[in-house]
Amino acid sequence: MPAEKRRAGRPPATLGKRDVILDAALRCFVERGFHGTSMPDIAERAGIAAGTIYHYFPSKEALVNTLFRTWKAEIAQRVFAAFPQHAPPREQFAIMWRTMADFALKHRDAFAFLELHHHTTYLDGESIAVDRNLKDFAHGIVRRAQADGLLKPVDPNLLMELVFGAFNGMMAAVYDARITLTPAAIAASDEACWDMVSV
Amino acid sequence: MPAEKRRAGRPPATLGKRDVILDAALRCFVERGFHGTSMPDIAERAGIAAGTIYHYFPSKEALVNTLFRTWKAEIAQRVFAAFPQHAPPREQFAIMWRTMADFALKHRDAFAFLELHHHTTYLDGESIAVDRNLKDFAHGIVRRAQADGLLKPVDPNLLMELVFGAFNGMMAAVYDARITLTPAAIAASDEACWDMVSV
Amino acid sequence: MPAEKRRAGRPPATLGKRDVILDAALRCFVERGFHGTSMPDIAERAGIAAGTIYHYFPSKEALVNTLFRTWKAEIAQRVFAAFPQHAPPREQFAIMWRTMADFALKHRDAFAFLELHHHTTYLDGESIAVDRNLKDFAHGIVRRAQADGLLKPVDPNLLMELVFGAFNGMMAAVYDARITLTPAAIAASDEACWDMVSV
Amino acid sequence: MPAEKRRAGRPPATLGKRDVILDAALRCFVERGFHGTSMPDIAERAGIAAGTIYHYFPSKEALVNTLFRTWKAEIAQRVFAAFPQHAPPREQFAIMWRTMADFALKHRDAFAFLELHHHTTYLDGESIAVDRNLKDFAHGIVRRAQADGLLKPVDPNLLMELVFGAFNGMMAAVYDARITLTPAAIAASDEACWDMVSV
DNA sequence: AATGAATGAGGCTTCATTCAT
DNA sequence: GATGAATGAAGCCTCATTCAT
Repeated sequence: MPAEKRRAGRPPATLGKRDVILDAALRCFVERGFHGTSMPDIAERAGIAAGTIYHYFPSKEALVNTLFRTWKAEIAQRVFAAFPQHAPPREQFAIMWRTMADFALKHRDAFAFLELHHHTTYLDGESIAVDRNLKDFAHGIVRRAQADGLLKPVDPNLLMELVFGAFNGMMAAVYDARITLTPAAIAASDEACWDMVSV
Repeated sequence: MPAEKRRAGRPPATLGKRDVILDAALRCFVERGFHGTSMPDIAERAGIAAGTIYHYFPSKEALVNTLFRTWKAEIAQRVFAAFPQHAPPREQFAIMWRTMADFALKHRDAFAFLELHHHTTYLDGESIAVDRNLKDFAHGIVRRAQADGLLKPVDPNLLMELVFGAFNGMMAAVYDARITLTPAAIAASDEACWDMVSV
Repeated sequence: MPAEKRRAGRPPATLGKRDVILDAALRCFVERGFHGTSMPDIAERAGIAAGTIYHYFPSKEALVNTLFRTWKAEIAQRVFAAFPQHAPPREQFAIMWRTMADFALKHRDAFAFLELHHHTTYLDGESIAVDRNLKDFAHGIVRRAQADGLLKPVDPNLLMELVFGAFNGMMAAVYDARITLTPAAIAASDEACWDMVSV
Repeated sequence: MPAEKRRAGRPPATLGKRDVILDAALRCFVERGFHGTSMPDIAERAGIAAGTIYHYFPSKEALVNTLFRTWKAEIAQRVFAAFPQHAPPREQFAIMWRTMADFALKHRDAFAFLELHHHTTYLDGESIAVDRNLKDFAHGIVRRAQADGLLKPVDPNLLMELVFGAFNGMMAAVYDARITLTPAAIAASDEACWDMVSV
């Protein structure tokens, strides 16, 4: 859940019920996917009755979409907030990489849900629009760095997809315990990905 | 479907019914996922009755697992077959990259199914074992190239996950029409990923 | 709602909440029937919370039964009050016909609810008893008029059912806008129905 | 069920399953209304599993609409078939009255379902169109008889609604056992209703 | 008195699977 | 082998009703 929704220092038991539902749903969706998760599954994990979910969300689809949008906005905001507008591109890249890694380690379920699942069947138009935010932002940065001759002169979209793909692949391996994301590993992956895109 | 599954003597124009089912299932699973696909969905796409599927596969789970193993084996075999055992690492990498891209372009559904979906809920032990094949193979290559001082001296798994992640991200973008995989783009992505892992 | 149900001392401009509920329920039941109407439906139409209904009625069934009895009593009382005990039968009939038409035009929902719906599933014994009132009254009149040789000498129940059926059919058509009930039409239908039962 | 759907002399046990469902649904709807009847209710009465209904009807609504249209068409056809095109109006009326009474006695549930319930919430456009048939037919007859000076010179719709209303009221009383429809009663009601509309 | 969150049973419908033909 | 009718469990969602505030 985005931090501002919880009061700092509160035990999770006193989360608003809406957030409890979102949390439970997130964990279920990550484990079994949208279609593999039933509303009773979510209710059980949230410790409430199945009918209660419908006081907060009109449907299962509305629930996933809320989840998707909330967390997409959250991660985008973190990257935007941390981004050093006037630093050199190499540093910008490093900050972005670390910010994303921080997020993906702190909110494993959220990141796995957002990036490691196919959502096409049930996401609505607005959710898809929200998804563009981060990529449009990255796209602009790539173009400018290319203009400065720092990045490889190829389709900026290709560079972006390679970088985000590498990041996602790395995180998937972390979640499956095939690798461990030590600070050294973060530094190494940052370095490797910069080498991938820079000239 | 890999050709060797057809019974000899059958006219090749008519795929065996078993393969028709596997094809139909593959397309359904890619579009809507395992849990989002019903047996009647598959039957309809295959142009047969729902009950007929059970003459070839004992259950829906057996069907996905067969699909997964068949295609995993297929892609692994292609990479193994194309791999130039005695060429220099840079060329080995390039060949592997192109072989995978060829496959992923030719068998979009199969690749999307294998790499872009979460299978954890329904894959059985044997399928998971098959999945290791390609990665173990790559792991060995990475270790040897590192010993030669050609690759970055970091966790070989990390390098592998970054490379495969980048590849998957690229292909996902291709399937979503965010980029086009021209020969030039293949060459550029090959180059970029080699830069990512090499010293 | 019949006026006598309001508590004295309440400003007449604001219907008592009990009556607001009865009104809202009446309209819902007419539109969608008892089983097709939910308590939240009623609450929404009444502009109150769903729980509030239970301060005035112990259950949905109690609510319909109250509605039924209240309005059945109301219409019966109007007919009784208007009935000219010592006028000739033809005039008695005309008065009754007009009184019923007045009521059915003024309280469309109430009349439609009472006569145009099947209540058998949820009406309790007392409500069914109330229903007999008007029919018993009419039955007595028919018998006396038959004894005077004014009405056809057939089963008095048959005559009654024909007359009330014709009236209900006419009103159903009015509510569906298939006919308009002008004073002339009321006179014509009165005349026709008298011709139906008289010798 | 319309007669032509059953083979003569066959025990009802061999009715097609589709007809078994329609029969069961008819009885349920008559007793408890559309919204008061659940699909499991219908299935139980039909002696089948709930899911089986969906092999024959795509939804509960489709089921009622089929029921409505089938029976409306059936009764209309009977009246049309029996109607003596060239007989004098008085005889035409008598035939129609008897034909309807025959039908309503033989197919109590069907008649009660068609005429004694409010269907507005769930009937689709086509069903409503089918409903017009009989009434349009009657309307034409009324107009012609009025032109001949045989019927009261008032709104033909009013006359029709009175007659059909009287008929429905009579049948409702029959079904509730408040009256018995002997041949004498049929004759008497025919006579009474003719007196209602004729000059 | 009034609210509306909460419940859990039940309604409509879908689905994996079986089996008689 | 092939079919598709049949099943009944399970899924999404609604609803009458209760109860803490």
